[in-house]
Amino acid sequence: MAISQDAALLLTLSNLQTQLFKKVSGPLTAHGISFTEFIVLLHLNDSPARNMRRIDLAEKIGLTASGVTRLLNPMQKIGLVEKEESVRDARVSLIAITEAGTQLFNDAERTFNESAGHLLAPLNAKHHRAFSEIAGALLS
Amino acid sequence: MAISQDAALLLTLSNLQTQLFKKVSGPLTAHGISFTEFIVLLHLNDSPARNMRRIDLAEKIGLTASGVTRLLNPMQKIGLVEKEESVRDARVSLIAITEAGTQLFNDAERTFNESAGHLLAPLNAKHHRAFSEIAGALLS
DNA sequence: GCTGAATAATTGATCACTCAATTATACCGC
DNA sequence: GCGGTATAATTGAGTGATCAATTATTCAGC
Repeated sequence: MAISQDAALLLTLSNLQTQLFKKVSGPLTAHGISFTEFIVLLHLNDSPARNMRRIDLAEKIGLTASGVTRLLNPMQKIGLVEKEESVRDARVSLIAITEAGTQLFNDAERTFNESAGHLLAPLNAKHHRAFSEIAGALLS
Repeated sequence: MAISQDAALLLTLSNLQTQLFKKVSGPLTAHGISFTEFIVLLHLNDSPARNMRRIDLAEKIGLTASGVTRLLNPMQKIGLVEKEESVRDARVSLIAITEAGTQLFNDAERTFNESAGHLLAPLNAKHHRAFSEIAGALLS
């Protein structure tokens, strides 16, 4: 018996993500944030209200609610995000991106786009289409 | 400014890996091992000598040497792997898969192949080819 | 064959995250 | 409007990894 073709694909995927993740995290630390923190800012920045419920953030970035609490604490301390109360639901504490957070995100985004472009230079348009088709099929 | 197409691909990849990793880890815990431990057994089992240097293992699975030491400790205790000394180089401590480790791996491999097959059922042969082309281009 | 640089492994301290339990609030059926 | 259940967030304890420092050994140049 041996590893199946499907299994091999999963292993390759895991490898791929590990390698690329490391290469993309490095440049971000120049801005003082981790990849995960970058993703948080990205989602908050994309949100129409520029704020989100912690639990929705958790869902989006693939962490637990607990993980989100712990991730946001230092980000609040350095002023990238701030707590807001929900008028509708007192259980909820919204988290909003600040002006400082927005500026840092814009800088970091530039860096991220650059390193992504560099890392993915070997791929052509066909690869891009194929990948998004694969991701679409699997993430549904 | 916004996220580039390349950047978006990286974010999708990260998402994909997070989701799939979780789904594939669950079934493995029935065998009492984590995904990472499974990978260790896989590499040891594939090795011609059925043993490896810790540092090579680290390289293969994308951990630091330190991480490997800490990962292998419990695996040694429950007898899945065992330490061997290198005749040639007294600095290295080889790690070998045991009979018990081999048996557990064979069982776990079956489980892993099954869940991989299930998870990747939406993909066709063309997707498989495209993915391995992409991975090949990026991991070189 | 000695000295200094490189390599292999481990250890202490720390970080990022999880899970289980807890607290607070909201919602639903009666 | 009350009681029970579901949901949002936080906290304590534990896990899996990192980094920097340390120890032991090997190798390369002289």
